[in-house]
Amino acid sequence: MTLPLPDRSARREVLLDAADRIVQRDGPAVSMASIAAEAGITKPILYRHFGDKGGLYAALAERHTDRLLGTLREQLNAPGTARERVERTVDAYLRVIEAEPQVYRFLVHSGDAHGQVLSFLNRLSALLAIGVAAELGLQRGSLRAEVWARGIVGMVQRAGDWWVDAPGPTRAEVGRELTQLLWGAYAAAAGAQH
Amino acid sequence: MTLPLPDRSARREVLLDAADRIVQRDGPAVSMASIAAEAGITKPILYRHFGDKGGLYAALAERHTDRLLGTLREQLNAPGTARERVERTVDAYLRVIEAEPQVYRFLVHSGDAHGQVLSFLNRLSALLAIGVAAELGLQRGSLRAEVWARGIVGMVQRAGDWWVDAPGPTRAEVGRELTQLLWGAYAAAAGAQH
DNA sequence: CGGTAGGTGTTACCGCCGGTAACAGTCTTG
DNA sequence: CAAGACTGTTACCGGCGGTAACACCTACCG
Repeated sequence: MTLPLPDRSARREVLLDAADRIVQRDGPAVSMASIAAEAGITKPILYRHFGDKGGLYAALAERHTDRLLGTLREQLNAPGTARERVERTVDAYLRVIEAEPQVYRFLVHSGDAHGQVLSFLNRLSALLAIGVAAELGLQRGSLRAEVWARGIVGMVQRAGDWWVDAPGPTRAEVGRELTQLLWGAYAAAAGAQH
Repeated sequence: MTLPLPDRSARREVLLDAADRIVQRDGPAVSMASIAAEAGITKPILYRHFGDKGGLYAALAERHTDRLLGTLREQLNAPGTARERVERTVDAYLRVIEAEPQVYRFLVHSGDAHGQVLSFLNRLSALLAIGVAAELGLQRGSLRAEVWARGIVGMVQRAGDWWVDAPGPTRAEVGRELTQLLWGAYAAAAGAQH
């Protein structure tokens, strides 16, 4: 029972690359057949690798969300004042939107990747909840930290969703407004802390 | 050219009722045929009324979002201090989630209704942008008002999405945390305004 | 060397869904 | 009583996700 695992996972990456390309070209709604064609193979191979369409979309989404999560974790744990970290984290998020709007739209608007995106948002929120709790001196798992983390994530996400289709403002402008909004809340909480 | 508009729109409501029933029974992913069956008719009639599946889902989502938007607008324009209005608006939103979680999940998780939900979020954000601009003395359409409105909406929405599937906290608890987060940001902005 | 077993690839198909054309009954109107 | 408009049906199309069945290559083993 020799499992050719190594080159199987390499192949997976190649297939995901192709899927990525076609998503960037044709938008969020892509058929399995077109992905297969782009990869130069046929459908059953895709299904052997990913099980079903949900599996492929999950793998595709996971790849992007993992990278994004890594970037954001870096910024959250970077040295500097709290305000600088907030600023840089927000900017990093907006940067990704700006660099790959099609990918971002795919993640947000594709019904099939929705589950994976929710998982990403939850992981990010969990990260943030720890940071918030630490910064405000709350115990881990406290309701305030949980709700605030979700709220902050949703705030930046929704603003980003809007910005990706709003032609006017620059990244720096949007980032500044978001940071100020966020920081205001943060400062108020820290001040009212006791 | 007699247009039988009155009973046509009445019919529409009946059909939407049926669609609503079947969505609540079978979850967010429903076929046109099953909706037609539930309504006791056949597919072409549905299509004559709603054009395509997107049209039906839009009408269905619009019905709920319009009601919700009306409720929130009421609370936003209610008498009282700004803080009270924030508190009551947040609570009204959470109340709807609590009362009809299945409808809420349909709106959030159904890929087909996504467009309508985005439209709702945008209309709500527009409302809020006006309020924010007025409260902070910004001119209408200013970037800050736009971004903040989106951010605030996203914040409450995401926290609500989390809460609808989190068994623990009560509505009052979540509402209190959200209000405090929101109000902190608000107060900081108003203070730093001048 | 030949046969046989397993992994890789393909073609060709199924069932379901969204959407529509074409036809049949009914009710009004001249 | 015809003519037309409206409401309803059946029966179909194209495309999609998903799969069964078959063809190929390669390697191991008598």
